[in-house]
Amino acid sequence: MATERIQLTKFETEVMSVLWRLGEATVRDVQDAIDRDERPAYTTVQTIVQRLEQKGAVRRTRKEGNALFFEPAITRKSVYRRLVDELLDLVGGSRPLVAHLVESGKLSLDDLKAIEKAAKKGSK
Amino acid sequence: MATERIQLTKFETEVMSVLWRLGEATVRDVQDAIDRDERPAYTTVQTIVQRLEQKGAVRRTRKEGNALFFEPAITRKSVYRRLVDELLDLVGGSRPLVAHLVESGKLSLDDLKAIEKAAKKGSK
DNA sequence: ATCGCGCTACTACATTTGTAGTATTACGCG
DNA sequence: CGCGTAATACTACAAATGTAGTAGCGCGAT
Repeated sequence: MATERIQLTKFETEVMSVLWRLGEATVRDVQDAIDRDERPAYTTVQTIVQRLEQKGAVRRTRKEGNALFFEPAITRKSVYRRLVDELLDLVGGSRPLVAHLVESGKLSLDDLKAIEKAAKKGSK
Repeated sequence: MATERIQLTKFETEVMSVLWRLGEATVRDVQDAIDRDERPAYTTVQTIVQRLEQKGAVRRTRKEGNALFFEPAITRKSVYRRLVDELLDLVGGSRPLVAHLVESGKLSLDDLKAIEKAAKKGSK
């Protein structure tokens, strides 16, 4: 696929998350899946989905009754990559980032060991 | 200090990075330090600094000639924390994040070991 | 065939963000 | 002590973003 040069806003990313999770969903599904104190209006979610469609981030799949179903047209990984790269740029690399995680208690030494083990196995 | 509830945009964050690096700087200094193909206009940088001042993210320190000097009023760490937390929320935790880093080659096993060692020492 | 209800399509609008111009002020030099 | 130059203060504006209303169409029940 072409080099994904799609920029997503925060909210758009949130909607994509729902779609990646559900695989396929209607606007109503997405609205229901959004977990917030103030649930956005149906048409708000609809607008976001439309913008995602225009950006090529989602596509229509089928119609059930008069409701359209959408699915992701870009991978979760490609979006993560972009976000992670941005953060790495800011903090100055992956080592500082992980160090920060450990330091702030977000990642334990056990976690590190587990990841190490999994990585070794995966790469063998 | 109060709970930092300051939201920074991308560009604002970039300017803060410069300030954290330089410690103290004029608008001109910041403009010069920004590394891009299309350098933003002086007044553009000035506007960003002003907005940062209004948000309480930077403060004026002194005046030399007729130029004002600014310094960060919020810590690099508090901003990083916010950004990292957001990313962790999205990817589902620090373990998946680090796993992603390893998987995508952004972080080597040696890096992991080094961080581990440093963490052990630091926490002892 | 008809009618209602839900969904879509279209439109609207305030706020935020990026970007910069213009007007004004104030050092520092001569 | 006045002037020029550079910095500041103020204003402007387009694009992006979050948020939602309204009109109208079409599916499914009767």
